[in-house]
Amino acid sequence: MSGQTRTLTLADVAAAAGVSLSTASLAFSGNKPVSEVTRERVLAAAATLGYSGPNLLARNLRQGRSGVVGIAVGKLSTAFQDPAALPMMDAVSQVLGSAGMGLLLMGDDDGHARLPLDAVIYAVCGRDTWAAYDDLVVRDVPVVVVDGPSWAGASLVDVDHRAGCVDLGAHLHGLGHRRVATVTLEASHPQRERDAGLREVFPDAVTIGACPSDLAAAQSLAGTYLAERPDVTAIVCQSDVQAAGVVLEARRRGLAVPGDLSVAGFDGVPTPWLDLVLTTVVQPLAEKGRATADAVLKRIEGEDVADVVLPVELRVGDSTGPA
Amino acid sequence: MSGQTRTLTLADVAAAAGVSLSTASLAFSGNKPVSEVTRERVLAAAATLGYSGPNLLARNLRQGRSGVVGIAVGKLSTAFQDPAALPMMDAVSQVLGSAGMGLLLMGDDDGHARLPLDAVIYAVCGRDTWAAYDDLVVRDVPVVVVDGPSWAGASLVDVDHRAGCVDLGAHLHGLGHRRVATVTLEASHPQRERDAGLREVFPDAVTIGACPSDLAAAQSLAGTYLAERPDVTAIVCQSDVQAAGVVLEARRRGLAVPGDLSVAGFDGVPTPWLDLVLTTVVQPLAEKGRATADAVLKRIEGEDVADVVLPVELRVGDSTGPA
DNA sequence: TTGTAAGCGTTATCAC
DNA sequence: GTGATAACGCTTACAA
Repeated sequence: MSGQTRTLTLADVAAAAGVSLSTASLAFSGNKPVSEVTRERVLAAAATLGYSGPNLLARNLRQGRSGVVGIAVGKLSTAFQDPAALPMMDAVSQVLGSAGMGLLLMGDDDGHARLPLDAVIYAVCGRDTWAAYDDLVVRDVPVVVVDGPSWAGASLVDVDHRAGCVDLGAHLHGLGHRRVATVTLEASHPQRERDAGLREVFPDAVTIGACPSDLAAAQSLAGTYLAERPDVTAIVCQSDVQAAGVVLEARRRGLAVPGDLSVAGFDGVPTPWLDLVLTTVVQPLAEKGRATADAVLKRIEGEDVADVVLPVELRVGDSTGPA
Repeated sequence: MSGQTRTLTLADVAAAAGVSLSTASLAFSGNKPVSEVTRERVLAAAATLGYSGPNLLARNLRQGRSGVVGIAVGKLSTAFQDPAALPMMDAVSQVLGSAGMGLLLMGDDDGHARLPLDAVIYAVCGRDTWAAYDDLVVRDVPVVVVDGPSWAGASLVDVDHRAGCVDLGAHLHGLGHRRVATVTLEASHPQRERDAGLREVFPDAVTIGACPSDLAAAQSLAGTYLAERPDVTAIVCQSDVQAAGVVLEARRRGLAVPGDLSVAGFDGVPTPWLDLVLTTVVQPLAEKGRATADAVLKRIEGEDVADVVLPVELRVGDSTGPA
């Protein structure tokens, strides 16, 4: 054919339809009433020319938003391995999606920060990931932090880790347990809060060690500990996956759960490795995600958002019993 | 103070620094040489005014790109539960990130399509998710499909599912297995290819059923089947997670693996549920991700990209033995 | 090395 | 309900 086809613009469509640029714009956006007949004329013209709708980059500039929300998750393969992360992210994505916005994954590596984000969520990510935070503040990008800690200028969505662990501790104490050990997550806000909660009931709880929410890691940690035949009657873990690992390891060593050893977790996620119901603290994961997305949307609109701390619920299962 | 602070623009900075707009732009982008002294002057002026760098939305419009690549993954919580998905996504994100681009999650729900994406990756997602495809073609958005099937106008990154399963089948045949059954994934390109590969060696393989790559699902499927005390000597699964489920279920029913029953998988991912090394077909997951990202970047540059089919490798573990 | 000027393709404000 | 016009804030030929 003949030469380069210049990109089609709304002006071309307007011309072809014999209407003004602004009318054509309205025909597409519907932001103001347009007579049915002219609107059809515009759409017809667009179809004829092969115009695929208003340029989104131009619209973004004009409206001052990108429609994209970043979510800092540290290393992807780590973050998503945590079964507690998924239902939350799912809810976030869903709520954002129905507002026409998208969720962009920010690794801990690099330059995602050079993208025009309307807001950023900090979730399931370690301390190091916070480096870019100051930059965001400078650029006035709203920030929502999930699972704390509270951060100047950022909105917070959290669950009541501490109360949950207090309840769990009380449950064990009620069953007669007195010598308790704990497996913790790596240093973080949830880790500190959960530990503090447990220690309100068992100040002298023995810390077995810290590890990620990973089955194998928890198993090996528990293995070394149980090998010494300690006299604890219960082990409290800071995640269900850890708890599953401890249960498996205890059984491997001939300990009955909960007969010889009670084991408890945190999160309330499925544990397909086990044939029993774990005693745990159930987080409202989907609600956490929705609350996060709501906070993001409000902050983008410039509204103030109060911090949110969602309640958790103790679920008594089959993994804990009398001391 | 006095009234509304109009947003700071590069023009303000240029004025304050006593240079032209274009010089100020270059001082920030470095796209052309600027004398050290003027560049410092510009940056100083920016710092004084509290200017946080060029508006990214404006830059996007000007350059005709958003810096964002969408990845269609169906339902998040399903997609990321598959351990094979993570290392791949990780690699994609990393490569894109180092090119200054970000990865946006597209759920199967909705309107993420109204975001200005520079390209879209279709991965780990079922058939239904392809609905938006035509729209992308119309808008000339490059598309890269991972794990097939090949699609008109889209680039393809795949692994040689079929050859891998032929090798696996040969391995079992060599061990003397003749009566073989298989657990498949739900209908998809990988599912069909893997099945076809197996049937090149065992045309009469019994299909136990299809299920997601989920431990519990595979366990229950295997349970029903094994209850009938079939005379098969080996079960080939289309994923390692399924294979793990089958192993656990077989043992639960008193069958020794590989003594009474050989079990094989596909993927080459960790199976923390098992204390044996699974015989499986190992995919180069990270490389798959890198190839995908490379294809995306090239397509965005307008280059043509040849389809890629990566080789896989049979790993003989402890889950298969003589018939 | 620096300055001038022309867009990038919309949407929003205002008058008609 | 429709039309003119002014931003939105930047990058990049091209000229000096």
